[in-house]
Amino acid sequence: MFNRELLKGSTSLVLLQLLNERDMYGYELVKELAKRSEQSLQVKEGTLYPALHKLEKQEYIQCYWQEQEKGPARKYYKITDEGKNVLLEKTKEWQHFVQVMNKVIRRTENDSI
Amino acid sequence: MFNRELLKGSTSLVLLQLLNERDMYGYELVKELAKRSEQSLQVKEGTLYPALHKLEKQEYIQCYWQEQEKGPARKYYKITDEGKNVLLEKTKEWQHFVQVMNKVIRRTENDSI
DNA sequence: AAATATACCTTTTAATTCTAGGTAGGTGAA
DNA sequence: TTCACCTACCTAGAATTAAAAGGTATATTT
Repeated sequence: MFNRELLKGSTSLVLLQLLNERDMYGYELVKELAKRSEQSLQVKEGTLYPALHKLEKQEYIQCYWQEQEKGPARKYYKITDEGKNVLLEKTKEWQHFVQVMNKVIRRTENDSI
Repeated sequence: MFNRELLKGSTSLVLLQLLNERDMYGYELVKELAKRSEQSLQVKEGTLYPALHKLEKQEYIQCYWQEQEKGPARKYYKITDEGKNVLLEKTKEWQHFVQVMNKVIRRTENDSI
């Protein structure tokens, strides 16, 4: 539980989704998620960087360095075509999962499906 | 991620919800979830029994044995008042989590919240 | 008599996340 | 100018969790 793949996929689902909007660097992803999610999705750096490296190894994302006029250089990540396909699949899985959870959770009268 | 508490809580959320409907025994919970969830929430026995024991230790559920005319005796579980409170909290957390996920996932145009 | 189904359980393995660090460059205030 | 802080990257280890894989026992069915 829950569908092991789905669980495993949840961090990567979020990361792929964000990178599908635009290229971002690690530190930015952390801040962006914290901002957007009101703590519910907050990914810590110790979670994020290994997760990014795994996605990179799977070739769902690619990275490139970008020097900054101010501050340290940034390692930007970009979603690949394969990454986009995976994102689609994972999004469907997520939606199905939510449907099922809601069936189980919101039940009050009827007892079998 | 996800909100560590939420992740941890997801199995117990489902179990508490089922036991809030009626008293059930372990084997029944496994079968019931498999039936209801179309495989998405299928909890395996190796997951279920430890989870039940933990909930019992936390005093969110209580158990009692019931001899059967046919077949092995069953250990029924019943949700406690404390368990019902926890269930309410966890349900709210889950709903909040889904909202936030949907904000992140369903985004296509607007880019900041 | 053997296979199957019910019903309970635990140990080990695998995966994931967090904690708690570490490095380094740049900025701003005292 | 020195010290604190922020940006930005990273990893090792601990903790948690679920699943896999096994085990026990009773009852039914073939």
